[in-house]
Amino acid sequence: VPELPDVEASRRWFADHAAGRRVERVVVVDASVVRNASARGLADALRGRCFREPERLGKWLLCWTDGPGLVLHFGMTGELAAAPARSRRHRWDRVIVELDDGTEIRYRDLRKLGGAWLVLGAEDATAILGRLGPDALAVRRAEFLKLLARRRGGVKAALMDQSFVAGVGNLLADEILWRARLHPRRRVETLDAEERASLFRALRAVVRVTVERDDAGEWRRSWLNYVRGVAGARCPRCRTPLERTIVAGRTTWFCPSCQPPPPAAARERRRDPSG
DNA sequence: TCGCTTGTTGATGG
DNA sequence: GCCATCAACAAGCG
Repeated sequence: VPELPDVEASRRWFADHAAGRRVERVVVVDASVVRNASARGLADALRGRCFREPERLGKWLLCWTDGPGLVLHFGMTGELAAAPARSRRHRWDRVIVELDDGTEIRYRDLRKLGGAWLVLGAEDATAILGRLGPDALAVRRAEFLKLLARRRGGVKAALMDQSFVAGVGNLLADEILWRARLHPRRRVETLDAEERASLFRALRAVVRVTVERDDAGEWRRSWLNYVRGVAGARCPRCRTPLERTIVAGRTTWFCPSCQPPPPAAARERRRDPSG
């Protein structure tokens, strides 16, 4: 469940649910998801603390308290869940935070590609989050275009690069490129001014709409991802059958009609620089 | 058994 | 140094 919109939904949910509440106890069900502290260390550090307003940067959720902070990344399968205190555990509950209102916040993650970190402050968190580009929800047009001007290489790889713009993952990238009518194998340096502007508009529109939707996880019927992966899926715009390929190492869906491929010369150059 | 999966990192090679 | 590709991490599903 973990691209920017899902993490933003988690942030809002955490803000409603946990901000202002005191931590009664912490149960680390699977210590391997706590990346920079022992189970005991995490539990001891958080017990008795009060959560403040959480913060989101890209796909990271920072749960601050009046003491240290709990940093969460959801990998590919992580999510937050609420449950009555000490109720039956879910198979994939990894860390459980019991609050003073008789509820529990649970960090649930099947594949454990994400994790939990204990941080003492913002500087501490910076080291764990690594270099992040501007948040995809907040980035301004001028800044995006400036960063794009410096960028080389595949446009899809750029969108998914967290140090370029933070928060976009594989599905959002496909949606953005489809909306901007750019083939996923286009290279940034070949995009003209209009295409760059279109890319930014698509990024902003897709991220804003997905963040504001009530039904997190649902894609609009008129969007690419609504039919992504469905057998015989057709482009919602032009009804051309969608194509599936691998770009930047990830499964990629696109419309071969709306998103015309780059010129053969560009592909050849990429494949065989010497020729 | 193989291939595939909304993420990230590090090694490798051109 | 830059960029693309791939394995690894882990666990499930068809």
